[in-house]
Amino acid sequence: MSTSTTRERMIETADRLFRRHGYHATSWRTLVEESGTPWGSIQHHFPGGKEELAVAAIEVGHAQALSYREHWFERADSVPAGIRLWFEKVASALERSGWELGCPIATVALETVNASPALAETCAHAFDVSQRSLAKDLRAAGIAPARARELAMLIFATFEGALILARAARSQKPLQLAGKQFEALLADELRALDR
Amino acid sequence: MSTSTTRERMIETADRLFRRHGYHATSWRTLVEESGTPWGSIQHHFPGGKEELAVAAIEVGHAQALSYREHWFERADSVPAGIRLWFEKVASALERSGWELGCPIATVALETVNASPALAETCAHAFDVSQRSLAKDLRAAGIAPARARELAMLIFATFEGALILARAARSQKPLQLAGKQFEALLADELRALDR
Amino acid sequence: MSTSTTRERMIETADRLFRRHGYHATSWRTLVEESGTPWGSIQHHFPGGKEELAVAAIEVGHAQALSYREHWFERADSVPAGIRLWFEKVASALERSGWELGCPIATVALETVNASPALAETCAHAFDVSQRSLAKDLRAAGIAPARARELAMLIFATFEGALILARAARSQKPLQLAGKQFEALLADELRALDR
Amino acid sequence: MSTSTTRERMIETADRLFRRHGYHATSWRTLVEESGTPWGSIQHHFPGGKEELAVAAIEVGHAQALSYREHWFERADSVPAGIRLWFEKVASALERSGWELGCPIATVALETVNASPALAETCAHAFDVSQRSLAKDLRAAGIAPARARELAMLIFATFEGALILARAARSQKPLQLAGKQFEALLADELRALDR
DNA sequence: ACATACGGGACCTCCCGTTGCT
DNA sequence: AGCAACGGGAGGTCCCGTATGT
Repeated sequence: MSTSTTRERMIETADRLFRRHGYHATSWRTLVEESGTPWGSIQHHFPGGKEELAVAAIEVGHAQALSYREHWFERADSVPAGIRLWFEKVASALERSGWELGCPIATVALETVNASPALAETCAHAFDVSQRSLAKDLRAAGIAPARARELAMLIFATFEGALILARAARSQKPLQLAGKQFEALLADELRALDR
Repeated sequence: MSTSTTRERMIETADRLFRRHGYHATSWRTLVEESGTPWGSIQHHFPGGKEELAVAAIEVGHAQALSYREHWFERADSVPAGIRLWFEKVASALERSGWELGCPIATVALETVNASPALAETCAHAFDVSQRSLAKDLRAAGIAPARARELAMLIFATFEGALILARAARSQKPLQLAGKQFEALLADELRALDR
Repeated sequence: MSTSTTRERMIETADRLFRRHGYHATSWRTLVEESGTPWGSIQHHFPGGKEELAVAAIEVGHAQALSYREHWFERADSVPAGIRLWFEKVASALERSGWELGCPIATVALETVNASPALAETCAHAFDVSQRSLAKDLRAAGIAPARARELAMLIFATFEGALILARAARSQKPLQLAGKQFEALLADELRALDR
Repeated sequence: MSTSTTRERMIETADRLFRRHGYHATSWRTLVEESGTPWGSIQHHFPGGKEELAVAAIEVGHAQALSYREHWFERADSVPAGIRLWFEKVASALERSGWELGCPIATVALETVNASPALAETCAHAFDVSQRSLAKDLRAAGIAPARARELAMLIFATFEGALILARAARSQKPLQLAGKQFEALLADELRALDR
């Protein structure tokens, strides 16, 4: 148990640090200091080095982000309302974190896409799973499969971009605005289907 | 002239390297090797260090990206068509660069937003200027000012997000799809205005 | 043992180099080359950087200098003779070292007293301990405590100054002369006490 | 005129910076910033580089220190009183400078005696001139020439050492004490001559 | 007499990965 | 599982001297 706790604490801390400062600005030294885990466990748990840590951190962070979205979708009356709720909750959580905890994937993806095939693949897969998951919920609301995948990609892209703009501007507005726009757009599409 | 060339070559090379590998993975060593500029000129042209270089690189890269968009808008028959053309040209240029030359701002912004106030401010300003420029073109097409600013933010956010997804997936699709969607959405809005 | 040897070798070499060239002219590069210790151990043994190394080097060098003086005091027939013997042995050792190995404290003290509080404090403490130690021996010879502290300060100051003059002039004379003068002065004071 | 002013300002600033931080910690950059002199004049006035600047700075600083001592000797009723006045004035001036402006020679001498023959020679000469000047005043008070040279060396050595201890301890005491001791010692010698 | 730029090298710090020893 | 130490290399910064134009 104590071994898995060390590993988990390392991964969770890594996820947080990667979101805040990115991959290259996060050193093992910072990680062990922040997490309070022992130096000696690094190689034991991550023989593949920092790259292996990042792969694990992205998978964990991605899984959390995914269930975070599903959580708010479940609490909304409809899928359009779920979209807006999701964007708004992310916006307020971002501000609460001091505009520090952005997407667990995007920063690392941009930093390593041309340098680490393993990380690039992990990020690409995480992005894909996110879109598939969103598409599934859209289909459940009645959107045709092909259209659902398109919309999922569009919404997810906007989500990522709005997250960047929000952090840069230190403002919830990009995320809030995007949430509202897609709520409206989706409601329109669903109304058109009903007729 | 040769004096200004050194500084300019450093900035242009920095812009390229920052897009490819980000801020922290770009070293002065790499920069002087790639640009063929002398080590000794670093402190002379950028006494503020790497941070000052990055500020300059982002401003230059941003200006280029901005005029790039305007270039394709001018060559399109309408603003909706301009949006699509812009997204498509960026998509094909991205693939041509081996999926390496992404946004000149986004990567550095994500890496430094919580570490360098100067860079964060530079990125925030660049994002803001980009949106204002886009909003201006939307207003020229007949969109109401307030709505133009909303749309500009939405489109620009989607642009940034689609750029990330495209690089991660090594696919033009996110950008192409976003271009088409916003072309349609904008055409709809303009049609509604005519009535 | 081999672990402690690396640290110790670094400190001893640093002491030697600081005496010879001072703090700022002694680089880590020179130190690892001279001591044959690994680069990588620098941060491990001295996470506080060069400043921490210097603190350790001064403490070690100071302790050696202190026991060196006590050594010659023990071998002399009287405290006045001890003073002279000490000054003379230091003078000849200095010449033997090619006028290179001066005081382990003075040079670093002068270089860093206005820049590094930690080093300044270390040097001040070392000077103070030296004077207390000398005062103790003077009291043991019969000098009154208050006078012993005065004389210790005076003798130690002259010792430091003579060391500088000796190195600058490449001559033992300042140290030899000072030794003789204080032998006489001290003998006079002790004679006065006997009456 | 303006050319000689630039040179002089550089030398005076260098003297101050060398006293404060030593030779190696004083860079050209710091010097031009502190002195407000033009970068371009460096090579014109000091083609021999930093070493030439230091030689000039030591000569100037030394000359000032020498006339400073003579100044206070002239204002004292006797040579013994002059000694004490000199030490006391130096002590108070040192404290007033924030314990920063020590001897214009000692720090540079210790740093460069084994590295720069030109500077070592300059320092040695300055020390020698100081002692000769002091010896001359002692002879004028009636001390025999040979004894005057001995005393001058002793007093000057103590002066230098006390200056170091005073800066390290941030206390006027070492200088004040040394002044009083030599006042008494000298008065004794002069009394013995009268008999 | 001064300014701007070049030019290479060295500075200290810190990094990440590995190796034996508990 | 964990620890202390090794090991080399690269990080960004800054230095000093020189060269070319005013």
